[in-house]
Amino acid sequence: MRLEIKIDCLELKKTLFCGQCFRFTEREDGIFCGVVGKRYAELEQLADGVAVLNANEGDEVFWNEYFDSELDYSLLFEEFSTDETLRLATKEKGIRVLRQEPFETLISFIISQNNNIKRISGIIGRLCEEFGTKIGDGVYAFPTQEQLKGVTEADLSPLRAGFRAKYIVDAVNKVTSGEINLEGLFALSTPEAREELKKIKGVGNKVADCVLLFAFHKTECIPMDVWMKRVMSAYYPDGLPQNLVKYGGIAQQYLFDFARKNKLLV
DNA sequence: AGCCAGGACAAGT
DNA sequence: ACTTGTCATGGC
Repeated sequence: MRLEIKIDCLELKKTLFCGQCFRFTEREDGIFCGVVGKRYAELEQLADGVAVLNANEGDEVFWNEYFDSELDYSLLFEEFSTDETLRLATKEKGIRVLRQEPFETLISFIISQNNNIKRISGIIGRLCEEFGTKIGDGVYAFPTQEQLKGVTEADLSPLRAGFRAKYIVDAVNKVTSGEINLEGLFALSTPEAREELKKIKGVGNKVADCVLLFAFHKTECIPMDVWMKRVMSAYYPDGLPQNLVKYGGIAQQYLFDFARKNKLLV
């Protein structure tokens, strides 16, 4: 069935391809196709929201949560516009920070390190085909912790993930053994949750902050990747203005996008 | 062809 | 505490 959801400030092309998720493609007819959790979804851009073309009964709650539709972005942009750089960076709106599943987000951003978005998507796609549940014609869900339990580096070789394979193994070991309880991180403070994540080999500040922002919605986390470091040194040598810190992670999405599109150097 | 990619880690100052 | 070389692979 077709399900229409009203959401402000949502442009699928920007939100799905800004580098926070890796499982969507845009079909030739402009429909965005991808996998979220156990669902294969076909999404259509509407003027004031999104239409889920193949929704099931009762999916509205799920999609509203995924798109974090309760967060009012107009208030954020008001705050952002007090800063000249952010005012420019948010001139074109449409990026929303999604609420993604923690395990998938953790593995995805371990794979993301020193990598490019195209290849990240490829590796994740092969991970899903190899270990995930088939949910449609050539469509595979992201593997669950249980499905990856006990994997070795050799098992992961078809992914061609390079040096990241051993990091994936360590992450799977730590979450399936219970050494790290991902769901439990919701109850922790941001610094505590970050330290938990960093116990995993291959998880440093940047990857941890991506997981905290994209899965645990810790909006004050600002992932410091190469692009964001360029933005900071060029525009915020003394750090972000204090009034922008609380939603700094969302501001970061726009600054990241801004920096890449303008090929910001230095 | 060669540089770089949504970095982390270990070894060296 | 900072700096640097290294780590696989492939996109551009």
